[in-house]
Amino acid sequence: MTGVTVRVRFSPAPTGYLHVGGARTALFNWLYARHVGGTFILRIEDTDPALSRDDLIDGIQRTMRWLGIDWDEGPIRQSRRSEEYRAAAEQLFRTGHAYFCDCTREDVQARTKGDAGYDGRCRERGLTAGALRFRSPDEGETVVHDLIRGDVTFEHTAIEDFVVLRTDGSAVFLLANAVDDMDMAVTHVIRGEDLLAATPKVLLLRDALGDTEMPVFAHLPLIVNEKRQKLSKRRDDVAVEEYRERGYLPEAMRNYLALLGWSPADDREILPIEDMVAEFEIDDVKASPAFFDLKKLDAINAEYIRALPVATFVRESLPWLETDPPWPPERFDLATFEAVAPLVQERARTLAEVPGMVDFLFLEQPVVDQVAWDRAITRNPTAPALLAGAIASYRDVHWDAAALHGVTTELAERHDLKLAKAQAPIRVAVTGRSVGPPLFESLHVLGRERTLERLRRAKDGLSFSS
RNA sequence: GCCGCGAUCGUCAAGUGGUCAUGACGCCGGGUUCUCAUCCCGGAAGCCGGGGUUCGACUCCCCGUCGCGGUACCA
Repeated sequence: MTGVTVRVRFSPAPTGYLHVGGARTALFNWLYARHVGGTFILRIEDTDPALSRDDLIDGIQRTMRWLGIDWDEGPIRQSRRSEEYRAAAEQLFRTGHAYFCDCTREDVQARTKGDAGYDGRCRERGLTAGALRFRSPDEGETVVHDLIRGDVTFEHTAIEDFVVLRTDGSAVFLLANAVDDMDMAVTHVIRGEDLLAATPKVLLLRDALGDTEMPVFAHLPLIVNEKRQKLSKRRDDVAVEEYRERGYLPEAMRNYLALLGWSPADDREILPIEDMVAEFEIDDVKASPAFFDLKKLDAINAEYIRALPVATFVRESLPWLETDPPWPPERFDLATFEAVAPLVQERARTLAEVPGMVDFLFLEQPVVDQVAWDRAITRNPTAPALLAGAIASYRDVHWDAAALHGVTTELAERHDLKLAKAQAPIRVAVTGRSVGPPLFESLHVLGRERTLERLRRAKDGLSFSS
């Protein structure tokens, strides 16, 4: 840097959740600030009274913290700065850069016949009340210097006389944005590409307000859905909180988000946050939109889960095991879970999948996958013999995984079957499913009595139905 | 409509004026394995189209096409 401290900001509207696109924007601002040793400001754009609520603002902060994104200044609330905006608006009016207008939206639309934009009708009417409009230059152009896209030029003739102060005196986003970035001495504006078209208006406002230190911009590529549209609250899963609830780890979420539009110099994809900070350069960000691929998020999350120390995995899994579990809560036993945790950890893509992998341990009777049951037991001619053999062998075998493995292998050999085939009906009878953690460890943890009981039940059920 | 941005496997990324165009996810096949998962090996799959510039363009320029964003007294 050239001696000037970099100052960036993330300025979400408190809509009640943190949008994944917003989270990515926050992350890139944060990465850039940390990389250059700059300052990261959190600013809440709550000029809409309905959104100016402490709980909504707390929610955003909580989610940012969850992702590990901290800020150096703020949160600064725009709702507390209306005086500053009003002063700026008055200055614009006084210097002839803005004028009052009393046209309704319907008036304007009727006059312009569907063409976008305001026609300047009130420019010279000398009104002293109404909405305040910025007098956009009739000629010339404004160039946005963008670190990701290069210089982007906008002709002033294409910029209408936009409103800066509503009839009720409140500031619109463009004014608040210009004033705040000036007051907070923001040097780099890093935000979504959807705001690129609004940038010349902000620049025009700052210029009219006498600003000579324009920031540099970086308009990040949009994050899109499978139809390549900007992620929207209506049709897409956009709340970061929701991913948290679905069992994604913050580190995995953050890592995946970082990969949307950026990549480190080497071909690593999974990398610690320290390395991201060290390598992140804003002008390395791609300009084209990125699809939010849940499959890839799953893969990254699974990798992060597997990398956890077992104790951490257990601790992180607890909320899913204790809150609204698929078994009677009093039947849950931590020691039992800990015994199979390493086996589950290797198989879970999300923490939300954990309960389903261990439910057979805590349920009176396992949840039965009917398809698996039919295939491995009901329609399996050797199932009765295998179940009977298992019952006989397990009755007095030394109860640990190795011994169970041994006697079951012998059982398979007696039936001239591979162990894989022979264990199928046992697994389904005991766990209800055809897939799951390794069988013999599972039986060991379940215990002899409960194992035998389930095997008998399956065998008896068979004889009744046949 | 107008303004703007974008374009490398299905997806996310890398890439150079001359490369067998790289990695990852996903997919397919194989190996390891008590199922599954992990792990290992292998495979299919791409430079939007047309013009230029050049000895030579995926790469640079222009046009087109397509996609997307914006076009509010929302942010």
